[in-house]
Amino acid sequence: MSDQKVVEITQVSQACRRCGLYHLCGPMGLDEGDMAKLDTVLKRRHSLQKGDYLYRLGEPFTAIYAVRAGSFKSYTLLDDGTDQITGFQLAGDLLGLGAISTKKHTNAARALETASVCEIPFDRIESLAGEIPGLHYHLMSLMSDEIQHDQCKLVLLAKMSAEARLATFLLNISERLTSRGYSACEFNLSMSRNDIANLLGMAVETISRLFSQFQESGLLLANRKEITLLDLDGLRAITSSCSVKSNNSHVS
Amino acid sequence: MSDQKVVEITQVSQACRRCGLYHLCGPMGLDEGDMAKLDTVLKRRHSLQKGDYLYRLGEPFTAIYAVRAGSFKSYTLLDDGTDQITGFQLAGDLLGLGAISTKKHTNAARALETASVCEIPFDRIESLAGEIPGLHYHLMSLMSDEIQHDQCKLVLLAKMSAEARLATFLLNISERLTSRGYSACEFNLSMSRNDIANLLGMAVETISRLFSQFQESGLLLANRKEITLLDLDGLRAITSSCSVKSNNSHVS
DNA sequence: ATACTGGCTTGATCCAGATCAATTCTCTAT
DNA sequence: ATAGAGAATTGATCTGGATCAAGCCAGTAT
Repeated sequence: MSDQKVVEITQVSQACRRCGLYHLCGPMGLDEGDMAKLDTVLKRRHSLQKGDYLYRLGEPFTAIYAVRAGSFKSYTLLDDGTDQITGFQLAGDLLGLGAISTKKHTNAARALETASVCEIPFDRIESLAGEIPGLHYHLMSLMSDEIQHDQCKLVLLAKMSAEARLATFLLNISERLTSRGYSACEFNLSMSRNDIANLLGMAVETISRLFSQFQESGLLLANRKEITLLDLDGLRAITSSCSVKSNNSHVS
Repeated sequence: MSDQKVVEITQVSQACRRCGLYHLCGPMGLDEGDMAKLDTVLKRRHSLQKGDYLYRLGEPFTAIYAVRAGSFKSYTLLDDGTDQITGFQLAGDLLGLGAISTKKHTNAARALETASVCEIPFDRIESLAGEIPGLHYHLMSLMSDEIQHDQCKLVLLAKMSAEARLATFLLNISERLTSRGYSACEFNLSMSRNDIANLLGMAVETISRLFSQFQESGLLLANRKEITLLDLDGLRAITSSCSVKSNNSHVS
């Protein structure tokens, strides 16, 4: 076995650790052989540029995707012709889980910056599951997570003030980046203020005013897309007036 | 085979048709043998009185439930001590899907009236799935539906006016009752105005005013909990100014 | 350099719906 | 029957955040 080979394995392992499908092959019971099997159905990584569609509204559902790098927005089209953003997906998040039953995508997913995804063809999951026990269970766990996250978003929209919504959103981005090994306090918001406003159910102007207000209060620095969170506890105080007991994660 | 036996089978079939787990055993590939197998893991129907908990926040997750009769509300507790209702479950709906990954219930479910459920112990699903191909797929479909429904609720809360929210809510209840063979236009709202307001993210007073307003416009009759929808198209017109293209179902 | 374009910020005004307050209706318990 | 408690309705007022409007900034094309 050459040194080169060893380096490759390490690299794969690193990449996998930040992958949303890692939970399928990593911590729970999958050995190297299983990972090799999984690798046979994972299509080659798929790269996208800013603005590219991963899938469009109404397209047939064929696969689920895990974001390896970059970020996405998913959104549906409303009767009045406007969009409604249903979530942002960062490295490690999954896309497409809502389309399993309808077999058609009920929303669109679009890259917010240069991005790459792993694609796992859904029709091969059944055969693969025969070989990898627990695969189905992991998939259901991931879907269960998605259900919970959506319910956090419901609380956010139903109960929280504009201030609390934005603070929650920023803390959530921070947490998700942290759990993937990125910096908790300095990051780039790949989405526009417009997109944030849309997700949080408010007007762009309000988002803009809140960023200014948070900056004046010394909670953060916002230079265009570059955000530096200065006072995590201060932000938490704003959200905690009205957040979910215990689990207030994943609202974006 | 006695007449009595025939009647029993017919009754079971009728009951199953309105059951949320029917989709697991009915239309897609399950024959009588499979149904018998499924029956062995379905615990005896569980009956509840108004106000009884099906499960509480934080309890260990052991099973998913299908509502056979009656209705439930599920809700989480917020930091400030108030509840946030995340949904109402009518006959045929499933409960508990959001707790698979955490293994603890992240919300509570409580009967709104006398109700009964089927309980399917989750730890037996794996073994059962070995015998019934497609069971996993059906479960994932049901979870996928749940994800979609939650996203409809997001749109409702993020984009729609108070008027449109209530109209959407009422039409949704109506549709769900219709699909289970109940009347589309006359029904009993088992939940209080307070609960409706909570789900829709608004104040009780607003709900009350809207019921009065809808009644004056001839859209419906509201006598306490008894609701008669008089003008479905009129209600649709109110929602359609701002609803999801195509699929505007399940917002409660 | 200059102009253009789209995203962002800031100010001024307005309104849908929250909040506060008082009354009425229903149901339950005595 | 009567009292008491919670749910629902209705009215009066207030306000958070939307909307309208105008300027600003950064990146791209000419």
